[in-house]
Amino acid sequence: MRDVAALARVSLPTVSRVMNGESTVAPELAARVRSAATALDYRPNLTARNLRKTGRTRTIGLVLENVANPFSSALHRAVEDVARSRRVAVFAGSGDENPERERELALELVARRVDGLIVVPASDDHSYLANEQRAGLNLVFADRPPQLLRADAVVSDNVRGAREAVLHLIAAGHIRIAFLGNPRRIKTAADRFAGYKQALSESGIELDEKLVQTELRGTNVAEAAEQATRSLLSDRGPTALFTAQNLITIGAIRALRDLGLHERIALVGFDDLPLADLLQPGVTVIAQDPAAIGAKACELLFQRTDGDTSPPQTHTIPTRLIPRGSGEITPGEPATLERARRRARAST
Amino acid sequence: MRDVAALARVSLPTVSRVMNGESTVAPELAARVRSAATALDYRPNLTARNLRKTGRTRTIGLVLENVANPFSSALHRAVEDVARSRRVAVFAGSGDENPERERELALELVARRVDGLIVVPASDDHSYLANEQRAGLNLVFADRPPQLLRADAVVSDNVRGAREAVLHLIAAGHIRIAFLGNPRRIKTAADRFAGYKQALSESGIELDEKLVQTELRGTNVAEAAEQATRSLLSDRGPTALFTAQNLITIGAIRALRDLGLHERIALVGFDDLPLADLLQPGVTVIAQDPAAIGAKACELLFQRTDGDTSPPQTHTIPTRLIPRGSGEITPGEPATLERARRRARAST
DNA sequence: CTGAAAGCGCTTACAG
DNA sequence: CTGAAAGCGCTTACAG
Repeated sequence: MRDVAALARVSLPTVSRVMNGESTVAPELAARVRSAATALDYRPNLTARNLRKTGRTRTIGLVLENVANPFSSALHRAVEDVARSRRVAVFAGSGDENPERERELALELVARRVDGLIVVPASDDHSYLANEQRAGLNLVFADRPPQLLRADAVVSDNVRGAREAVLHLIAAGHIRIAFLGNPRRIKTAADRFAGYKQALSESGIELDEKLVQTELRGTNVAEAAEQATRSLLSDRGPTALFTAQNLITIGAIRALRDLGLHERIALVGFDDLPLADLLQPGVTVIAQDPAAIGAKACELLFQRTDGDTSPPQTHTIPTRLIPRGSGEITPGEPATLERARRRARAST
Repeated sequence: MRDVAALARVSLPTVSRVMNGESTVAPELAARVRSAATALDYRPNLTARNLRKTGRTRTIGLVLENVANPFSSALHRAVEDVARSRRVAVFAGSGDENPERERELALELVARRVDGLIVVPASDDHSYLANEQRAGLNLVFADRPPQLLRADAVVSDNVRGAREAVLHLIAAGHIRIAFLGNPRRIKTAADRFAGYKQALSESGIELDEKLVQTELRGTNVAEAAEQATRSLLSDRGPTALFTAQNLITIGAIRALRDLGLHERIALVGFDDLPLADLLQPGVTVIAQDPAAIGAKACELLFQRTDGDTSPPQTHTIPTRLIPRGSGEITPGEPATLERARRRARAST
């Protein structure tokens, strides 16, 4: 910039004004500055600019579960689009469902002075952000609400979505409906289980704890789900499955396939899968709307950076039932089912 | 930081030294600084630090096709992991196969003074980065090589992968093998077509231009591929398809499904698909390794930021054939196929 | 409308 | 080992 000023024979502030498109510069000078900038191939250093200007960096941080997973990346894309419309760049990182890593990532982004932070939480204690929040950090939680901290949040309607899934299975004639989900200490998992219970009780069906598996976790949730599905099918006789998370759905499908039960046992999964419509049968799901969650979260964030100081709010994004075949299977004839189960038992 | 210095009754440089873990500070002073920092809940401003320190920002930029697509996001994740090990943060953005947008994104990241840039190019003219490169910008291209510019690149072995796909189909007995791909002006598309031709000629099969469709493009490539597949099948009688890109593979599968030909017409796709193993038949693919591409690209980038000034190099990452069923279908009995084709023609 | 001076929050020689 | 001074590349009052 100094070189540009020298070449255009003007002062630094004048160059600055031209670069920022301020109209209070004589056209002649502005032209001189512009041609000098072009000649020198000058590009302003946004980093330096932001140091002085309003203290804003025009960057936001995004802590995802994993940039490579479809739900996260759809959310990421929506955030990118909203941010780009404001010329704000986004740092994204993967917390890997690891509370410690979530914390490191979030604090690293804070140290880089992002104007705001969107976090898809892994941890169940966000009080480590209380100081930053007090110091003015704008903070929005997505997919799951914050815990031990008050802040804006955008979440799916987990209870209602799960309820709808189970009611859909009940409407197809199922009574013995298994639940496969993540540990209940995770808020979304707990909500989905609540929806399951609600649908059963509304329909006068008693909850059978033997049909419930809520402790699926670990580095390979899909595999845990596959095992759990095999074991449920071999001795507890559900005619339908409600799988409360996408990797769990995948594990369950694998198990059903291996057992040859995929056209006999009904399945509704929470969260959509890529290519779900091309499987046989197509996988009926309760689709979340990660793009809507991301867009809304980012809009809320910008409202805050724009100065909105109203109390924190939680937005709920509706889910949508997409029937594709697997959820419309009716309870099979007992004889055939019985045969299939014997096979299942043999191969466990 | 000033407050910390005041509270600890030391000078600014001393605080700076402690924050940077320099060992040349008396333990007593260091302790005082640390407790002052804790008391004031001080977090260093990385932005300011980077302005002075070596001119580095400890950030890199990543221009992807679309953060939400599986290939891009797997590559992104690998880059993140390599960058994180160096405490470098990454800005990622989506170029959407749009040359203008690629350019805007890349230049925006340059203005933010990233230490390096990894770009998955959409455009076929990267000369707009020549000035930056001359000014010291570290630049690595991934998935596709740069054009009109010399720089490091990491790409899949497209020719060899395509050749392997087609040889695999030939080995299963196919002679009439259709090619469906993106426009040849895209380097990777051209390479895959070259591999197709090479396999045919090696096997003494003459290229039939009527079986070749290389102009699949637009906002909905999958749909274009679906149409193209229908039309190829209805009147040009291939017994196998080689689909040279993932969305094209998806379109082709949809068409085969609709026509009831999915178990009769063989298919090998370039690039893997999520859940490809759960489809019926499983989809045989030439898998790329986006994680390896991303990791290698990021390592090359850091070699450059570390001062390596050797001539630009191009790294080639091998592909891998994954047989899952669709590519192992042998040419069906003519009679049945003939019937199926009549159906196809009727429904087009 | 334009420029000389001060400052954003740090780090980097340079004395001591 | 520690601190006073200068500076990174900009922007922001403040004069004129």
